[in-house]
Amino acid sequence: MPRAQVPNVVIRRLPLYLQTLERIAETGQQVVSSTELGNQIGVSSAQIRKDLSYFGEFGRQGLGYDVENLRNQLKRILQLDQVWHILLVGAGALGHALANYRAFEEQNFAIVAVLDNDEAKIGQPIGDLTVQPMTSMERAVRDNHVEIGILAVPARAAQSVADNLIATGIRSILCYAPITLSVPEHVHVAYIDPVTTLQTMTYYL
Amino acid sequence: MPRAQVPNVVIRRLPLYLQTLERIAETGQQVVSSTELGNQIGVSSAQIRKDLSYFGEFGRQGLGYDVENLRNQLKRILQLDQVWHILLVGAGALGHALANYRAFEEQNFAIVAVLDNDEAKIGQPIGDLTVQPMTSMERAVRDNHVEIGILAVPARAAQSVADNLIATGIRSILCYAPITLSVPEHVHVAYIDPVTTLQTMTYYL
DNA sequence: GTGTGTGAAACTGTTCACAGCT
DNA sequence: AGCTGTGAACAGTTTCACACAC
Repeated sequence: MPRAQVPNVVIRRLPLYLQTLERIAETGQQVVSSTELGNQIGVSSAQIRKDLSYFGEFGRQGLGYDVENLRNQLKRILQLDQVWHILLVGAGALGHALANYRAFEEQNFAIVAVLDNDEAKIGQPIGDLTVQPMTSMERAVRDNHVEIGILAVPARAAQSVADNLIATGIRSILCYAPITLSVPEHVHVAYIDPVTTLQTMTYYL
Repeated sequence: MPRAQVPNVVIRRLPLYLQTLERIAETGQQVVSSTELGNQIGVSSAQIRKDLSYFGEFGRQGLGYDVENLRNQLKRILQLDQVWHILLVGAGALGHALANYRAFEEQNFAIVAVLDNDEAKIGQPIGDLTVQPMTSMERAVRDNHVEIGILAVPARAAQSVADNLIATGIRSILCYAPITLSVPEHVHVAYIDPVTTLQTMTYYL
């Protein structure tokens, strides 16, 4: 069980490999070398080989990697060979964009419920769903086997919503608010905020 | 000029420090220690002191850091003491969410024009602006002194739009499409994609 | 006592370079 | 010849621990 000793950065690169393999597969190409894959992603060939070596030997010396096989292996490693259920909190402009983002379902992520605390939004349609009140959180998580929460709420509300999500048993949170959440050890949080990202880019301008 | 030798990871943490200082400043607190700041962000105090030491000595031994001063220093370091002009490409659901996201202007980022290639969207209002055709790109960049481009277009269009942006002289691109762009050395690209992020989270579930 | 700034040490991650297979 | 898998060398990052200042 290699799990624990795989560096975090390696895990973050695997989805890029997977994405690129899927684009390559669409062209009908069946075999790819670490050099070719690396060139498309901007990563060295050694890095790709080393990263993959944490999980097994997927290539053939002298040839390269079978595109379809490596794609399946990566999906298995990242546990992407199943559907994951997501609860979206926040039905503002961002929530609507997320609820209508087709890439989720294409990649086996299903938003199964949307919550908001704004009376005016509750009951309104969003994507294929209907906005529910925050009080429905626990039931929505339980009934739909939700594993992941997406926070599309204002920064001031994020921590308290996160606390509620964690109380229902959720262990993975994707947070769009520009605030560092304080969570127990066993909960994973990832952050997406364009302002934070832009603030690093201006340094280099 | 310390610039070149400052590690990338350090730059990525500075906006977190800044955000947290701004929240602390709102409470009226005037002095903060590296320990307290670190606790709020989930970073060690040594890391904060080391990071800041790349740029100067901002603290007072035995006391800590003056919140307002450190905030200003960070803004200066990240070049956030000026307004940056952004061109947004893509007026779909995501483009609308971005155009209406108040945090941009609050943090000195101004979206000055929005483009789309869809005839049905051109001329429509978006935020305080009007969607313009892609042919307006060069003029929009020149007339508004645009320094940053945001790509909110489908993956298949992203590379070609990026090429056009770069041709107008833009050197910073924030890309929402799940594809690694191929760009010249001098262009900085940052990526934001929820699916890619979720695909790393499932590994740990 | 409290807390910064910083070299040195420890640790983590990346690249090199080559044996071995096709 | 072309390419993988990998130990070893190298580079980058974080933590430690302490002199110094309040």
